Amino acid sequence: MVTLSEENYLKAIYHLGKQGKVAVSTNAIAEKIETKASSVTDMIKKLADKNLANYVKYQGVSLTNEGRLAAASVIRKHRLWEVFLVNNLNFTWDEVHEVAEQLEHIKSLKLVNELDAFLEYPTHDPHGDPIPDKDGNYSPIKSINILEIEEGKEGVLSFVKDSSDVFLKYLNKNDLALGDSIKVLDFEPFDKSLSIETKSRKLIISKEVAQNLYLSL
Amino acid sequence: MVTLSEENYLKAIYHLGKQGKVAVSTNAIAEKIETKASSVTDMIKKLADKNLANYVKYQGVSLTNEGRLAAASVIRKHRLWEVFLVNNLNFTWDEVHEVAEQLEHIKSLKLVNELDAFLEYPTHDPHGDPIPDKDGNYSPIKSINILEIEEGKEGVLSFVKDSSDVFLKYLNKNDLALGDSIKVLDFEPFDKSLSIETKSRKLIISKEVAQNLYLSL
DNA sequence: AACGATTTTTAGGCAAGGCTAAAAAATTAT
DNA sequence: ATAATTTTTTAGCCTTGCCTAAAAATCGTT
Repeated sequence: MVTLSEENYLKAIYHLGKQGKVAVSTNAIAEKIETKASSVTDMIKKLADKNLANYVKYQGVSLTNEGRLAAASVIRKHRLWEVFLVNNLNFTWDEVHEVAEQLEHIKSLKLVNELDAFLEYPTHDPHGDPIPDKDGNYSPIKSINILEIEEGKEGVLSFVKDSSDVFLKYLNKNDLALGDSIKVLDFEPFDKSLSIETKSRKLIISKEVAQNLYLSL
Repeated sequence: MVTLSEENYLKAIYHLGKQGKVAVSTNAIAEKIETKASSVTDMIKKLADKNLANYVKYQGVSLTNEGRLAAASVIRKHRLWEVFLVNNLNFTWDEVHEVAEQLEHIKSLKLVNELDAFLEYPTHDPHGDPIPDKDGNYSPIKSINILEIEEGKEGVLSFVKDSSDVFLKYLNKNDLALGDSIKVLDFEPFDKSLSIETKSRKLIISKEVAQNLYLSL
């Protein structure tokens, strides 16, 4: 049995270390989970004992295949629930995270599979993040950062890198949502800002914003 | 903050003691929760400290208004999720319990309210149990036991008292479901068995079964 | 009313998951 | 190459929720 707490650590290692393939430091995990380094060391040992993680003292942790699969399963659930909350329960994409953090730990294979079917097998969550399949695989996003797109070209907003509250609120305020068509008008080299056109209006976005927007062409 | 474990105790006290109004014994709770009496004593004290329960040593526990509301909220969530699982995710009514036991602890007011709306404000769960509203109130079931119904009369199966696995399986096997119309044909005083007619066939049910079937007229 | 049986509480312990403070290892700077 | 700094681990302690065993209270019977 993988406990709730263990699942959270697996998720953190998965996210920090390229799906857990690259070793991540104790401190990095502590910061992500908002706990102390000593607690992380404790838990890492337990995960290693359970064959979910590879751990060598002072050299960081990565995930075993078993651990990676367990992490992917939690992430799969998280993202499926996010889709449900946004599509069916009128949540906005900046409201879903906290609730999905709870729902992702519900244990029932039938529940996940039926939810997946009910939602018609979505491939991405409301933030544009891909949803792993039952085996932990997913088609990587083929979207590219808006700063790398030629002036005059158009694409569909399909992923936002930063999914913090402030950023999502910024997007809402400027009427930008996943799935929207965006045309790149003009790049300003001085401050690296970008002038773009959405279906509703023209807009200038800063470098900071642009770095977080990914379009698929 | 009410913990998961505390919520389970509140639920047990609520169910055992007429919505927690009547004091229930330590042993009764222990049996219901499948734990030891000493653990129950410990937890009861915590609930009393938090003003969720009224507790006098050696004299059992009842719920305060606050405790009763907290319990009703958990039960509300449990039953709403059961409706969702059966109506939207193809669960049968004997499969829902275990998953609903987990889902009932998810904390989010918006989630419950939106789920309620999504399900179109159901008043009863798939077993026929009533769903408390936000204030913990619900219209009591006005259904009566099938043994108290006159021969020749007809009613709709609206509640089953026993919701154990074996009993629900029995009902499935005999093609009996909530909402089905049932006509009482003949009462046999010798063994208190009852002959009934459903839309699909005639059937003889034992006293044990009859005691668990409630119809609304 | 008092004895025995049952129920409930107390006392002391254990595992999980956290914390602080101190020790040890690794890294960076001089 | 060694000193200073940072990172990681260890050691010891805390809380929650559970357990067993023993003590205390209550109940049922005669």
